[in-house]
Amino acid sequence: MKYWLMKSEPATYSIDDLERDGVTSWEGVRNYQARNFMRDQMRKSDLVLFYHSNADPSGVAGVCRVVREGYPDSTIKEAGWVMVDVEFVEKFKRFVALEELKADKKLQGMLVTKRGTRLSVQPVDKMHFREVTRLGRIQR
DNA sequence: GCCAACGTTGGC
DNA sequence: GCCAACGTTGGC
Repeated sequence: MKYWLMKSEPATYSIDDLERDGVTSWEGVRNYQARNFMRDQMRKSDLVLFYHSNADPSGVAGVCRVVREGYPDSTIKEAGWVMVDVEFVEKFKRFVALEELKADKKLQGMLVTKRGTRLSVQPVDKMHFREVTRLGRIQR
């Protein structure tokens, strides 16, 4: 069982949209490294941190789960791109901002906290995943 | 909206 | 295969 982080701009598709839809296809990935993760390593029932990028503020908004493994992205004519399906799991009680991720010593080395990491699909250590969900579940 | 960081393209 | 130019991502 692996853990992931996937980025979406909330203006385009947010955790609230996923909560409403229940399941969605994660289309539009056009980066080879991200595509390879989805195609080769992402498996059914893997858990994913839903990250809001280009947001105010950016950060992790909740969790979703892979329910369908990589298959051809039908939203583009060009062959070779894949998408996965994910289902809504939870919206955090407390949004975990990027600033908070960076400040947490337990999350040192987490890819999303590194400057210049643009990967929109990235692996997450189990311990990092646990720490982020712990933060997200703290009651306000 | 700015711009740094990064990925991709294409001329040579 | 190098690398400059260009396009995109994403924090701020």
